[in-house]
Amino acid sequence: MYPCVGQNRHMALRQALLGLLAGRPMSGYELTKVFDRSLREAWPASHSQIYPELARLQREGLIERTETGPRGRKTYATTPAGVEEVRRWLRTGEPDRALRNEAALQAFFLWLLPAEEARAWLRREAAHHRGKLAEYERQAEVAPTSGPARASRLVLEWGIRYERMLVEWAEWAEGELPSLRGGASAGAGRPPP
Amino acid sequence: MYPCVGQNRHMALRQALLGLLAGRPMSGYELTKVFDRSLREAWPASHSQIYPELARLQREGLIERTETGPRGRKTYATTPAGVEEVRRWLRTGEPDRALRNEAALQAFFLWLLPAEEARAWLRREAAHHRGKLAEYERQAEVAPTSGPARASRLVLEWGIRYERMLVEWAEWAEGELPSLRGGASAGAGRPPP
DNA sequence: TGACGCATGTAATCCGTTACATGATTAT
DNA sequence: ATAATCATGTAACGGATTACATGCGTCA
Repeated sequence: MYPCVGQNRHMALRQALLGLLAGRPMSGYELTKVFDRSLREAWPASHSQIYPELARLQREGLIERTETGPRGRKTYATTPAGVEEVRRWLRTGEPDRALRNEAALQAFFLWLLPAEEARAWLRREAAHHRGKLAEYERQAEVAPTSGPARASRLVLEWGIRYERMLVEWAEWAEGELPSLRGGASAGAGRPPP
Repeated sequence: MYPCVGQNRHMALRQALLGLLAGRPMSGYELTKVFDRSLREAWPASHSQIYPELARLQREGLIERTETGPRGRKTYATTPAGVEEVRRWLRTGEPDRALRNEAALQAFFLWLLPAEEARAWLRREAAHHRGKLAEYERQAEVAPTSGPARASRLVLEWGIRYERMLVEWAEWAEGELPSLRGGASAGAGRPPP
């Protein structure tokens, strides 16, 4: 009857918070900073999302308050149920792999620009990802070589390969540009001015 | 005073619709199918989003009705202002590059699983992307080699390189797994059961 | 004493998904 | 007849962003 009763399908924010707190107890403020420093590229989240979610997690018994610091600072830690919930999430079926990629979308419509501007777009793209790549490579140099924190190195490597791939793609695509305005094959549409 | 007056910042859906209609006039129903076939991997959209947006675009004079088909079918085409709007979008600054990647997020917390299960996770990941890769490579074989429709080949190549990258990453990460439970470096946190 | 960083929250809004709802045409 | 497909919409809900709002502690 009810295909999707009560439970939401997404909620990755909860598990991310639980996962971070499984590492060590933290306050909402600290979590916000960790999100912004380490998880921003994989799952951005701001304090206005984090604070209410922490309250919910506490109400559901997945985390608990440990101590109260100076200016109303509240430190949280995972309960055993909380850690179990992250594990359940990691074990259960496929993660949501839907992407929303504005740059790829723009590439799809590059044929609407005159060749000169399409080339400029690809060069901007390559430059951006070259910058990112350099940044990640610098981070990789100082990353720990073992222990749990090493998991973040796995994700960093993901980022490095991703950026490198995009630099190479943009360079390849620039070479392909001439074929875009070649013969009048399917799709048609007026050529750019 | 008002940092973000009235206007929305995102709205990539509008430009995607305009871009597709710049190729050839289509109905909402056709657009829905094209989205699902060609753009799903870059920018998913369902008919319940598309129909209202088409109405808005028409009200704003960026598209216009051309003909009315059999069962109330409404065909739209871009106006010159509409095409100009896509070009503006392509030319103006950086696309929004924020990603939301649940798989990468999970990788970040792999250390919470016993080694056996972490390995299983990486193998599932590799298998999934191997499947995608094969699918895209099949599509690439029949893709047109020139003309505007070739732009979709650029994006397909993006997909191919992306999936290949992820297969290789997962295989590499499997080799790195032992170092995850190595020394007790920063981050700490109890080891998995 | 005033600026900055720490620290926590709420409200308004927007985007996207899921579900609800309806009707016309074509093929079997 | 009736099922499938074509075809267009609206409503409810949830997640995420932006902006609003407040107060404590420390250091120059």
